[in-house]
Amino acid sequence: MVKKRKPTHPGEILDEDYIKPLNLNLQKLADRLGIARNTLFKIRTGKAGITPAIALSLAEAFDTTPQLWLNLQANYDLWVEDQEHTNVRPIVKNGELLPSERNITIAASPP
Amino acid sequence: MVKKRKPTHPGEILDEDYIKPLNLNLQKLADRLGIARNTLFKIRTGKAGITPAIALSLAEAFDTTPQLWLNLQANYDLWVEDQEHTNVRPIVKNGELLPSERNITIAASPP
DNA sequence: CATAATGTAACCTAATCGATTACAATCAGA
DNA sequence: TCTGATTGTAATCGATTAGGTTACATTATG
Repeated sequence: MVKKRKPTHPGEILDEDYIKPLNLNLQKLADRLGIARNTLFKIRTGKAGITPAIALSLAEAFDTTPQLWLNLQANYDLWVEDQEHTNVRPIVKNGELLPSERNITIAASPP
Repeated sequence: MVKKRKPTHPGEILDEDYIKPLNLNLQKLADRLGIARNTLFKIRTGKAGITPAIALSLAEAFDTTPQLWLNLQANYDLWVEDQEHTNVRPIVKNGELLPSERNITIAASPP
């Protein structure tokens, strides 16, 4: 499991921490970023994700790193995906090929 | 600018640090992850990205965090995107609304 | 009220993920 | 060496999504 609690999606953070405190609105921010305000609307409501291009723009506008936005998005996506993820048998543990997996590849040892 | 040098894409790291050292191949790994080997091929050659779903699977298989893979992907995507990114005028600097942006929103001050 | 500004939804196109299928190159065993 | 299987690579397809445009609803402002 990646995280217990559902992370707030980046759009909510964009709204709470930037748009609202700075008295911006979708129109103003969209104009500044050079995108459609509808795109921001979808991001704010979690109906769309933050792409690398938009992360770069947000970072410049708000003096943050683009990684901030992409990490928020990644954590959110991971949580969502994890909800419906079926587990995979490990191949490596502690940097070592698991004993149970040695038969995946064979370097035949002399008798 | 995000990074000077072009980051190696995650597929190369997957190949160099995991597939090769462990004597795996696309078929074996694909079977284990439950995806098509062609999907891994595209990842390895940088023709496709690592999605959250695949990051989760890789993490379980290789005893890493999914963030490792998503971060590699994000940094790579950011670099690519940054190459053709047109800058955006900042709104905030050091947590403060820039003076030049005060006219974005007005709370008229009494005379 | 009336008009503009803002938020929200519907719809469209381009791009992409992942699968399937097909083909090329390489390997193992008879 | 030949033959069949395994592996790597490419082409194509359906489904999904980003982001735009347009249209509609709602709120603000005169």
